[in-house]
Amino acid sequence: MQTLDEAKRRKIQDAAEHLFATRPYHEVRLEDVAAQAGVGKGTLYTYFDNKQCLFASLLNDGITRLVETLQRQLNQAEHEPTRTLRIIVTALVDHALQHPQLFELMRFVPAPSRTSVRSARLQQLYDMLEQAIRRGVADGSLRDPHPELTALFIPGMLRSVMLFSKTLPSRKLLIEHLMRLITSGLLARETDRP
Amino acid sequence: MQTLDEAKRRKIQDAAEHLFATRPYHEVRLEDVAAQAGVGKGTLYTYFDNKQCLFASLLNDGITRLVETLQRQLNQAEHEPTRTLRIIVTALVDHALQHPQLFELMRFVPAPSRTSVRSARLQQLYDMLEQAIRRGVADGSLRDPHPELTALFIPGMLRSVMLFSKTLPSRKLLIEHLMRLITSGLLARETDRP
Amino acid sequence: MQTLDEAKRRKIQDAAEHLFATRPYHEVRLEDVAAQAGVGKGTLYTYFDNKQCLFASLLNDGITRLVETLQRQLNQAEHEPTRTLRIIVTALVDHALQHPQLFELMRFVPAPSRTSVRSARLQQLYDMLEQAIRRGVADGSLRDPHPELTALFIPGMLRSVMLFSKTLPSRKLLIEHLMRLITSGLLARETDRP
Amino acid sequence: MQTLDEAKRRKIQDAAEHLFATRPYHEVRLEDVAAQAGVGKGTLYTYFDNKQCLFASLLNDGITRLVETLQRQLNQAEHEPTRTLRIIVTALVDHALQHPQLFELMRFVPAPSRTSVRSARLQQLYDMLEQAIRRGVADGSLRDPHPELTALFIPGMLRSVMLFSKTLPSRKLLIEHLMRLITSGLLARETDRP
DNA sequence: TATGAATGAGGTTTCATTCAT
DNA sequence: GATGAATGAAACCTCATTCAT
Repeated sequence: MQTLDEAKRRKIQDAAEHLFATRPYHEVRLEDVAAQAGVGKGTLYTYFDNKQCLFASLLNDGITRLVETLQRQLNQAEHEPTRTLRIIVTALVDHALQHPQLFELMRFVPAPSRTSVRSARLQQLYDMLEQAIRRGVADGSLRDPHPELTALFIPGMLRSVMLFSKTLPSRKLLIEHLMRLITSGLLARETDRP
Repeated sequence: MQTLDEAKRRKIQDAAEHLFATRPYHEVRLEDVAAQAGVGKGTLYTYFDNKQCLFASLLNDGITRLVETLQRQLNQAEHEPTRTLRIIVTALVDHALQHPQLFELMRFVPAPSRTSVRSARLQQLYDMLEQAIRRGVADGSLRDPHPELTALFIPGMLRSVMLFSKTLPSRKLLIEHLMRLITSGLLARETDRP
Repeated sequence: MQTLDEAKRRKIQDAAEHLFATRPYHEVRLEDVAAQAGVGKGTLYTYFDNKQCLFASLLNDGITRLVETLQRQLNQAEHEPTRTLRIIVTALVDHALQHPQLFELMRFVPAPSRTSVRSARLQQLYDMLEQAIRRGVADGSLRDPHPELTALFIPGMLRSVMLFSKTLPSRKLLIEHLMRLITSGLLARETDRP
Repeated sequence: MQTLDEAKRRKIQDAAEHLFATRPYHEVRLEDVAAQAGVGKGTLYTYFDNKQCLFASLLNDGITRLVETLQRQLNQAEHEPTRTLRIIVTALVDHALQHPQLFELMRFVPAPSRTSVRSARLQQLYDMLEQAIRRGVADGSLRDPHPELTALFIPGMLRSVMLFSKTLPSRKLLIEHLMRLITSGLLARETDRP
């Protein structure tokens, strides 16, 4: 067979994801990954060129799935910009909660691959956010002189919570609070007052 | 020389900060730090217990300086909550720009010390933010059902920019955009329209 | 190669025995052991947990072989106590001469493992000596109020010679002189005199 | 003053003796010796050329004191050979019991100095034993075809007990048992029997 | 003379990667 | 394709010794 055993590839990735999320990149030994995956050490090299590539595959595959899911959702119909933002934020939160290790993983992306990883998939995510905001600015529903900065802000806020919050907030609360800050900020409005 | 030389300690820290910011933790060799600092390899161990502690000292000292500066500023006078937030954000941005490596450094904080570092000093920073927001909520100028989450968001946004922005925005723009999102969000208000 | 190679293990031990006998524990570099054994430095760690364990294995294996040989010999037939002592002394001398490094090695046994090494195997040797003497005392052929002390004395005498004698005596002379002192002491007897 | 502070020299030696007896040569750090002696690290080098010499001084001084004491005792009067042996054995046992670390120390004599240490003082001790035996052989009171071997045996027996005996025997018992083996061996004699 | 900060050679050990089976 | 024994570069850290004060 040309394509190696896809199930074994996943088994290796799962083992690696678990381990890389548990301890920093350099403290994860390929020997442990192999053991946890139930394969020989050498087998890893049949499926991945080296440690770095195995690691990168985890991030890439995760982000790829997220981005593809999002693209499917957003392409189904044209949404209002705010609605689009909510869809993206919801997907981000869901993805983060399903892969709580993800941000932990990204902490340890070794420098060289970081750039390449980002350019590949992450950029698409930032672009989606930026485009949604730009559409809102265009139709007058949003105001934002620097949508490219705001696009960076949003995953950053989520990341802070995933990494540094002592007790993870619920999915709903997380989404609502992100959307609240993104849309309305903190200032009390006149209309809020009696 | 009879007493530990504080200037030499700084020289070592400066060399380490430079190196740790350039490449990930495990790719920085203490030998290089020593060489760059112009001291012997063993001298590092006179000033820092081990590699991890040297690294931690960079983060701790940096955050400590930031927090202390902030406390001095804020204790001078009582400010409106929004003004307090701006002072903190300004200090954060200034600190980030003066130590562009700082967030890069934190990326590689090995797990064990991360917690301790945070609890020690970082927590004070989060607390300052949270208290400012709570004061605003109390006096009616701000609305925020979860100030502790918002306090996490703010440094997260800054971090995203410092790490992932291709071209660093100017100090002023960064501060203004952060404050804009924090206070007003993105929604265009009625009063904004003609 | 799929299974640990027992021959290679021996090759490593032989190299180590040679080196450890040549210079004290801390002056033997594992790098040299590997070179002399014709294996890579890391290979040592496939066969032995660390330097200490490699070293301990030399002593343990040596003493184990000696004790097992002795047990085989003594179990073949019931001997008179004096004959048993001679068999043990002969085996000790032969072993010492075949492994002239052995006592040299024991000089440097790091403290912690010394105890354990002794309790494990060495104790069996002391016990054999002590039991032989006790049997002689019981059957009236020997007199000894403290066989446990005498059992300690015998290897001690051999050791002195192996370590401190400028010119090693012959096997036969060594055995005879040990047995002479053990059985008869130095006093001239009446019957010796004309 | 030409001669450095002799009391300080002793303080250093006492500290070193304690430490060297506790753990093997290479695990004793000069820093610890200095600390225990209550002096600076550099001071050690005022009194001893280097670690090796400090260590050697402990053995040399100890053996020198023993040998000098013995020479004084033996020169007072002419003794029968057996009496001379008893005097030496007694002195050896006393010295061993007063410096229980001594044999422990010798275990770790680094190879190079061992020879030199021995030639210097230890040889005198062996010579005393050997001469006493030779005198006994000459006057017909002792029989020993190899007094030089027997001279090696005697300290070896004592050493075994000091190092390997689980419970140290009393001074008297140790002396008596050594003398018993040396003089009479283990064989029951006809005259022993009723 | 006394000190202890500074030094750096050298030791042990780890682990990504290779390759014979 | 799968395995795991073998490899060796490279890292951290120790500690005897020096020397400026």
